[in-house]
Amino acid sequence: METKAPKKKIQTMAELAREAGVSASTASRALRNSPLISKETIERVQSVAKEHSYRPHLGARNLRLKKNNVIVLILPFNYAEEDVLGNPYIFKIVGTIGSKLREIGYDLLLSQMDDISEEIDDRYVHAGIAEGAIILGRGDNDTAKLKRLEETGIPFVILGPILDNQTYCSVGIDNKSSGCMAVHHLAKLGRKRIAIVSDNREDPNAESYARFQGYKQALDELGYPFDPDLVGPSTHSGKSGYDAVQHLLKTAPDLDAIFVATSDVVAISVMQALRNAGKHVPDDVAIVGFDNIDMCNFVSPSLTSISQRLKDEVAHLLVEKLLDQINGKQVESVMLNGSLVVRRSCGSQTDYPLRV
Amino acid sequence: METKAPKKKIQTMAELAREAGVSASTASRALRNSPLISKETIERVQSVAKEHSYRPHLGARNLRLKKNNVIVLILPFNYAEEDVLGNPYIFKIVGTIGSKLREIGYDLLLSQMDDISEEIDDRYVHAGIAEGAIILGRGDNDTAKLKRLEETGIPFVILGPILDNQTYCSVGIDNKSSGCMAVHHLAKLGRKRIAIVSDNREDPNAESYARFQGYKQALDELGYPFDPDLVGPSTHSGKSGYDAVQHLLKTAPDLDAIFVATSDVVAISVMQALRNAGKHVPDDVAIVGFDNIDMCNFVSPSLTSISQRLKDEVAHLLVEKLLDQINGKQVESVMLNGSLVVRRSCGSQTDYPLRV
DNA sequence: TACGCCAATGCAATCGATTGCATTGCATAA
DNA sequence: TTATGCAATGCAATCGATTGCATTGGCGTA
Repeated sequence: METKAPKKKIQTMAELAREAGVSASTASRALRNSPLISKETIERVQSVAKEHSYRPHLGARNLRLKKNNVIVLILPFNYAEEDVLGNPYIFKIVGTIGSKLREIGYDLLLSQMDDISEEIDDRYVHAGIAEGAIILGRGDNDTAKLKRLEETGIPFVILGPILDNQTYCSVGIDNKSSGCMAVHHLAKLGRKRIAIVSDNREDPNAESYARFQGYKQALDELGYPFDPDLVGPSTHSGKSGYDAVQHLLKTAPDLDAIFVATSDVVAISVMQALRNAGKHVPDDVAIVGFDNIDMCNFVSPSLTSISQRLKDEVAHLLVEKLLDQINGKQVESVMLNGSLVVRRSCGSQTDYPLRV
Repeated sequence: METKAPKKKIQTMAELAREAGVSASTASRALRNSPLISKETIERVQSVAKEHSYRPHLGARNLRLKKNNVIVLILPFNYAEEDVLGNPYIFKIVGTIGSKLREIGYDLLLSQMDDISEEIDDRYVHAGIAEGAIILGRGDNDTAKLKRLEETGIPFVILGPILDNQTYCSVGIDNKSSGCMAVHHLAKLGRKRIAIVSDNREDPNAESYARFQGYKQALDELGYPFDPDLVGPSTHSGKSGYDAVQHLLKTAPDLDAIFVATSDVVAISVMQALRNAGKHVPDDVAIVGFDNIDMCNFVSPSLTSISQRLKDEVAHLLVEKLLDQINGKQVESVMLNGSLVVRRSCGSQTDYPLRV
């Protein structure tokens, strides 16, 4: 038998110190390889620590160092009710953020909150639980709340577009130009009656608002008239895509393309509704979705979509910007361009290679 | 103007106490409505606290109380590479667990780990960061690791089936009987050549193993012979469903049903592959998936699937069992029955009402 | 008046790791 | 021999909230 069997666990620095015949301060320094401590002592302490599988109590360390290596990730609840958690796009971002944080030694606390509010400060940052927050999404009425959050002075970043007069940091894609791109692509295919499915919020903060503006701008550039009959309302739930199609087929039965600005999940449901109504995709109606989730490759027909390049850039930037703030640096918001991934729902003839 | 504007924030108990003209101990007790403190003092302290928007430093409290109201949720990485995070089933569970925990005042730390190991203890529980762990999934080689984790004595529960000789607590569905149910349903539709798509691991710990056993048992009960040509290999990625169909159409071109035991995501990709191969679902081939994700309603044809009743029962039970352990109670593992949700991929004629 | 009791409050230790400021002891220079 | 320097280590305070045990003062009773 080796000395592999760990003896009874040493729980505290003091116990470790006693076992190694030194004081707690020396033990502490030894574990951290302080140059103040002699080589022999360092080795002895570390080997005793290993032998008894001692691990420091991070709670205590954090208190002393006023540090904690945790960031909190906020999923706004109003958003959640519309099934953020069922939205693979958000989930992927969460996972990627988690990996990035782990690489740099941070942990991730996941919190669903009714509102973006000072609670983030009270409950997490000021409370010494987390050092900053990443907020995934922003609702209609959040401007004032974000203002107050900003006044608390805690580090945070938000996933979303840059708004006018915004003084905090956000990372998002350019929804307007992305919407514009989708419509231009459909027009290039020869489509004349291009509908939009959107949750169509009036709030300029909303992503959907910017995508809708992009839709309008493209129509304008193309010389197409804007027709309210071509607007189908949706929420973020899958079912709402189905309902939007019922609506559109009444108000504009001659439509030949739909830009589903809400999400791919909704777009997939839109395609199903069209099929049930006897419409063929893409021959009768071409479809463009938003988010470019993996599933786009696996539905029939495969779904053309706008990629937010989420895995690498968005998650990476969110983390980077937040950490810069925590370390006292000034940061600027970022707006990324979306990109169009063309698949069968727009008439492309192949499904492979997969485009992810 | 009301006295609404909070004065400069009071950061510590000591400052609060000074401001209210009492000692720190009295202030602490007053905030917690201790019967030791007079009504007047309680009111005064609390109003001063409110006025200066004082919040306790939870890190300090946790250290003192040896408590932290955090549980850590482990996403095994080997699993993650196969895209757990793209799997809506897992994400939903994460969200539901988060909500449950929040209701009872706990926070959720999300951790992706390469391995289930003592690191959970070292880094989280022993370190005073979390009180226990919920582990989402278990791989082939985890038995020994779970044994060691158990020896650390930390509270944990795992999502998965109950294994022979298992001494820790798990919550999962009865994969074997679920697989059995799927096949019996397909047989009842008159299908004779029922294939299975599975990641087909030999490890009895694997969910897929149990589902495969269920498949075999059903064939047995039906008097159908087991035919290796009817087994299509897959991983958890969407693409693998596509590949499995290519394989099956060579080895068993006469198949008339597929039980996609891996997941709905794979099943959706299976359906696309069949369509591309000129096969009609359900007329030529009937399909049953596994997980019953929302998307089942929105693909064409809508997908029959086995529901793990995840939102309410599984997440709820995981949390409950873990908290019981934290509070020193004995707990027993649970095995839930799956249930079949029939949709068009098995010939059902309607998509509505949605079955979620 | 003296004593005891109890409600209300404060003091100081505690949780466990870290660190500024001594202190020790040994070696080298004056 | 005494002074000086420095490497190595220990003491005690600190982070902020909590709590066992003392202390205070006011009231009732003998």
